[in-house]
Amino acid sequence: MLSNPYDRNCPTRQLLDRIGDQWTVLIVGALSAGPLRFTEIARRVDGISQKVLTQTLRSLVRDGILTRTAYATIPPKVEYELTSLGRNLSEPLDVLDQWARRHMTAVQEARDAYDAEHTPASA
Amino acid sequence: MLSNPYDRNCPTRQLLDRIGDQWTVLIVGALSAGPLRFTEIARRVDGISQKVLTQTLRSLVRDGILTRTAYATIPPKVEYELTSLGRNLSEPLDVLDQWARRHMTAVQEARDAYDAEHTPASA
DNA sequence: CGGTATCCTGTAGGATACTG
DNA sequence: CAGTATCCTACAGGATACCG
Repeated sequence: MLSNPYDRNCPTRQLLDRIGDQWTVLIVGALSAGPLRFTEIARRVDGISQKVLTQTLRSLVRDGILTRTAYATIPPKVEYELTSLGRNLSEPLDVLDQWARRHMTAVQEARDAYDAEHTPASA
Repeated sequence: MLSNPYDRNCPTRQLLDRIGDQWTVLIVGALSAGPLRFTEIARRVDGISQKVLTQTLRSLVRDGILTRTAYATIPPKVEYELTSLGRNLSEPLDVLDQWARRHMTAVQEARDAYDAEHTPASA
């Protein structure tokens, strides 16, 4: 049972607010192998728009999940790297991953069964 | 490191799609103590609208996370209860909860520091 | 009681163009 | 390269009213 989930300030709710959006998980995953430049991340997290990547990175930096290092070269170079906080975030993410791999097929089957049941037996 | 997070069908992404929305976690949390009726859930998960509660409950039933049992009495009575799948979902949720309790203050501090740093030293 | 149906709004986020 | 600025749209989700 979760602590006090009906409290808006419940840490778990805050955490879910943070990682609930897909991009965060993907970015943290991408950086788990080591620091990357902006464009590198964009390439790996396929489908993300530049705007959203920028926003998400900034907010992750703000939250102390990763650091941003800009090199005053030409052309510019900016590297993003997980902090220790960000690195140990992969722990709960792994647990999630394991649960998902173990049970998501069951969820999928439940969906299929439900949909079959609730589809008006076409024709 | 997560399995293949850039795949839309990656089970972890699907799971996060599912639990990423706050309400799901709150509802599962509310039901973890035992079955509840619609109105009971609405009362406990404060702030949720009837529409969204209905939608979320239906989709949780579809996913095999919980069951819906309607009693043909007057007035009607409908009970929602976690399935075994739904019950063991609380495992990863607990891990999330623990991470959050351990580290969310660090996140908060990082935010405060960032905001102080990036606030244009008013006045 | 436990919904459904309808309307309405805010906003997340994509596409595009421009810049230090 | 690594952004910012602007415009635009789809849709999540609230409020309200009604129904079996």
